[in-house]
This record gives sequence, C-alpha cells and structure tokens, in this order.
Amino acid sequence: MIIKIEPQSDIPIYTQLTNQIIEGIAKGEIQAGESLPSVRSFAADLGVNMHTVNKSYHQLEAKGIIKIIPKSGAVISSPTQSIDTVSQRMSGALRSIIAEALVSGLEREQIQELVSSIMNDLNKKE
Amino acid sequence: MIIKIEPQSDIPIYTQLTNQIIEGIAKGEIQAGESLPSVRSFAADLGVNMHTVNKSYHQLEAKGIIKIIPKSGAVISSPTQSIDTVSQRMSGALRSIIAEALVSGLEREQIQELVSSIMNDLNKKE
DNA sequence: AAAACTGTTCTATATACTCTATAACAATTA
DNA sequence: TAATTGTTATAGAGTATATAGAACAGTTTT
Repeated sequence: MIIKIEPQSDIPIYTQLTNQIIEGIAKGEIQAGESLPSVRSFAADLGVNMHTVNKSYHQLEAKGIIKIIPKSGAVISSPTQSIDTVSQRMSGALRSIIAEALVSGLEREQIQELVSSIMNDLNKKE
Repeated sequence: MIIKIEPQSDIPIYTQLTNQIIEGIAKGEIQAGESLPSVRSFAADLGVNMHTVNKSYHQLEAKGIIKIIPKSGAVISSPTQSIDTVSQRMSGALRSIIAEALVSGLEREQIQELVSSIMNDLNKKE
C-alpha cells in the first residue's frame, strides 16, 4: 500500500492517512484480520510524528474500521455496524458534496456516473 | 431559507453556512440572479460575527457559486465552470466517503440508492 | 445632497487544533 | 532478558476559528 502525505494540504495529515488506509482496505490491499504497522514504524516510514499516526488509528477505530488492541497492534475489522448506522453517517457527508455538484451544473446522471467510476476504481485489487 | 448553525460542531461555522446556502440553491429556494443578504444583516440574524459570514461568501465565490460585487452585494451565479472541472473537484471529495462506505459494508447498489435518495430530497422546492 | 448601507481592510484578542518533540509506563512479543 | 507495543503526559510552535471594534470608499436609498 502506497501512502502519500502532502504536508501543505489543508487536510490534516492524520486524516490524509486515515483516508488512504481506508482506500487500501477498499482495494483489498489489506484485508480484515491483518494488522497495520506499529505507530512508531509507520511514523518513521512516513516521516511524521508518532502521535500523528496514533491519531489516525483512533480515527479509524471511531469509524469502526480497525480494532486497536492495547500493547499489541491495530487489526483490520470486518464490517460490524448496521447498514442504517453507516448509511446515516455517510448521508450527512454526501449531502453537501452532492448539493454542490448539482448547483455547479452536474446532472443527476453525471453524478451517478461519477460515483460508479469511483467505485470501479476502488475495486481494482492492485 | 432556514439556516441552522451549530456552534459546538466540529465543522466551522462559515462552512456550515456555506453548505446550507448551497443546499438552498440546490432546492431552488434561492435562484441565480438573486442576492444573498448583506454580511452584516445575515450575521445579525444568525447571531454570529460579520467576518464569519464574509468568509462563507468568499468560500462560495471560490467554488464559483456566487459573485461578490464590491460595495454592492453577493449574487447567485449560473453554473459557469466546465463539467470536467467540477467533476474533478467533486471526485476527490467523493472518493474518501465512498471508500469508507464500501469498507463499512455497504454494497454498490446501496450507495447508488443513497445518492439517489439524497438527490431526490434536494430537488424538493420548498 | 445627505444618510444609510455595502464589502473591504486593519488591528486585536481568546480559544482551539495541528504537529512535533521527549519522556515514561505497563503489557506484549521475540 | 531485551525489544517493541499502545498509552499517557507535558511542552512548544504554528495555524485556524471566531469575535470585536474601527475606519474607508463606493453604492444605494431617502
């Protein structure tokens, strides 16, 4: 899994890391049951602070995507939350983006196609 | 158009305002050519600072959604950006959310339905 | 023409967030 | 036993958010 951090981005480093780990899982590059690197080694690889990686792991745990086992490691979880819970959380995030897309002149079909192409891209198990 | 600001949210007030104005435009509650309230009167209505509203307006202008005419007002624009430009910008924002939805166990069809239901809801001209 | 209002700009303050840097602890692992 | 693990604590620098007040020049209204 290739992680690219852009320090100058307005997106916090720990969120960039969280997003890219999620993408890695979606692509199947990491699977449920497997472990993420330790916060120290991962931080060294990325050239960032240990606490930054730690914050990302806790962000992933809050989303129910990994399980942090104290003194041991961070393990990818199988989906556990109910569909309704996930849908509700996703809906709030999607709403603003879709509204902006509509206002910016995108047609409904174009938005659906955009979503499809993204899902296709995320299904590539590299 | 009803604006609800949650001061305790982790989303900045000016972004909350930006998103809800965009939703208002998407719903047709405000149309292209019409003006937004002045930063001072809007701030007074919402109970926030003038500069917070001003920042929201500039955020909307950066997205190409309004045009700020100095000493005059903020006018809703008609979509002007190319489809490719908008698609590219939306794609980046959508990617993280869709990846999380997939990892959280949502099926492709369920995500498409979620997008559809959001677009239906945004089309209600209240 | 005068008054009110417009977005803009400037300074200032308080709070919170981000990121880095050390250090130490207790439990797991090699 | 030694190394590694996540955790916790403190500290500092830099940035972001939000508020507040003031002043300016152009626009709009009266």
